Amino acid sequence: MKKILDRLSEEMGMAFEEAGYEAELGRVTLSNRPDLCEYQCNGAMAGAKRYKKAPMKIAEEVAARLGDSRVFKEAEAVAPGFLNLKISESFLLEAVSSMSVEPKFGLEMKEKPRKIIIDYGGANVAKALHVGHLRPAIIGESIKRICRYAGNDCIGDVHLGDWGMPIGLVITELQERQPELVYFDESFEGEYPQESPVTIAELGEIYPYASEKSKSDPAYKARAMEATHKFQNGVRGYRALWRHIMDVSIPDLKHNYDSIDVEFDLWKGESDVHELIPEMVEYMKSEGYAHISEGALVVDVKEDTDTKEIPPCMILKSDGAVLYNTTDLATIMERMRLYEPDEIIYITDKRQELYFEQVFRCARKTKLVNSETVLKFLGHGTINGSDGKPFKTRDGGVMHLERLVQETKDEMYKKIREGKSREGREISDQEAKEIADIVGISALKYGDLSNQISKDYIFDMEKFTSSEGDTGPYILYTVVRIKSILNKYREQGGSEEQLVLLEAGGEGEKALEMILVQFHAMIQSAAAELAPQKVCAYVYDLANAFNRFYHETKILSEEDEAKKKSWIRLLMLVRDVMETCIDLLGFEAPDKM
RNA sequence: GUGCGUUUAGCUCAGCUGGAUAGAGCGUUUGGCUACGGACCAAAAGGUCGGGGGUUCGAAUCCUCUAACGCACGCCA
Repeated sequence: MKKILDRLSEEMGMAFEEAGYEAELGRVTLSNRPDLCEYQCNGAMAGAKRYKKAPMKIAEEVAARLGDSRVFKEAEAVAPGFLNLKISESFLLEAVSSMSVEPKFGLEMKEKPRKIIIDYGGANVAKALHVGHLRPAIIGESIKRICRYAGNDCIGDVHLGDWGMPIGLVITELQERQPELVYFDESFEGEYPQESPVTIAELGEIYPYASEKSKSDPAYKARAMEATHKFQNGVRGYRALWRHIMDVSIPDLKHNYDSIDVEFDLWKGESDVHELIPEMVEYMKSEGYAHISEGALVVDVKEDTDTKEIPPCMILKSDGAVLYNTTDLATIMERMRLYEPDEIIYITDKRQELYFEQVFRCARKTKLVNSETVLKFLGHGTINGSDGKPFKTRDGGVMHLERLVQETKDEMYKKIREGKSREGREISDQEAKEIADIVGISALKYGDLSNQISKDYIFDMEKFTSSEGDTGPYILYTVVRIKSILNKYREQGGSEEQLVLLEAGGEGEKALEMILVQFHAMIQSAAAELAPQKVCAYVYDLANAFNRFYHETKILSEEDEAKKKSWIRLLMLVRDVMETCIDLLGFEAPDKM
């Protein structure tokens, strides 16, 4: 099914053509004066200059040709040349009806899906997930779902930081504490124990400690770097420890991501490409892309059109060690070989923008990617506390993801318990907890995604968990309310057969349908612009329109059976569209709350 | 210093490729509960869109200058 605006524009374009003007002038948009009309077309004003004619005149000529339109109920030319339009109820009914029967509500699929890899994890092995990991996870998950829904072939990759200094630090501290461990005995040739010498809880304590210590103790830092080198170069005991740390850490990361309904298709990491690095470095040298500068191996990436200085992309440090650039480039190489993606999207903190610009240019210059391959950087803002500064715990420490999620769920639980429990819908404590978990996720995710990705935002627990206003819980409340009505309808013996939609009667009903038919345009623009925020805005509008309709319409007590059935069908459609939207945002609705 | 970003109602934010009277939510004020779920709905008040200049029939939106704040600028990621 074509987008509603396209169909309206088509009709309008024909009218323009018949009147002797270009069809392209007939672009119809949503009205920005809902008090006057539903849709509008400004083509008469745009065409005035070209045709050397008064805009009002053109508008009148076009309006005259829409008199018997099946699509528009009314078309009025208004000074200085606006075309004010009202859609016909029968045409709207047609659009809504087809939405209710077609898969994906009739969303048009592209002929050829694009293969898109979305890199949105950024988690480090051996380090606990913290608030900094929340945004890429939430945003990436939503973008993956949106692009997939729009008909693309999307692959989400966590891209673990599992090959760097944090591991070296942990190993060093471990040696400090337990030097007798067999892993540090270089003459040992037997089998290493199956059991990890550290638990996840110990890791959570060791890494911050070691990290802090390395900042003030240069000798300690040097040892950590050496340990990093050793496990990277395959020294047996060190590599075995690396394996243990991975085995302990990854299930914990999975558990954490799982708790916020974020799932990756690939659990790849830097370590997966370390064997490709020598080959890649050799290639860059032999093809003449890379040269030595200040002791380091670099590839120049500045271009003549640059208005600022772009530093070269460093491939190897002056001590010969690899760095993040190296593994990122090798990862691009591997992805091209294994998946041949049309596009790779990186979702990270916006402060890394220049860095990725260098990497992308380097990948392009050295032909690691085809010229058509799109490399896109999507930088997100930071989550700030109510003081406008980066979010911290009350005592100023790093806020762990697990804790933030739990606090949100706890707050939600508190709100559920405080809510007046009405007769007939008391809920058990167990149930309240489960509901709080689901609604808590919606509060967290909606609070994040309703902001523009690139902007910083203030984390406001009170606001996010509120069920009033533009929040996740409000959206869910509306879905639950619809479900509840539909349940009651069934309980009253209402049949789900032969539910036929009728033309909208009241204003509220028409307004609701007008929002429904915007679904397709919304999805396409959200996918094209990678903007989950548009899904939030849409589902919020839809919820508002539904609640308005709900208040002015008694559905179940309606005597006219045909009307009642039509409304039930409409409710089912609203529920389905809303549930699709929240799924695209990465959360779900409970059955009651 | 160079580059990027932000600046819209008391607060937190929308505003699509320039269009009519700049929109929400919270907060404030007011009205609606014999409830298909009131965790709701309806209404009011509240803005020289950071400032100047320009382009245009028409600018929050495009161009330019400028201010404040934030961020980034080769061996961290």
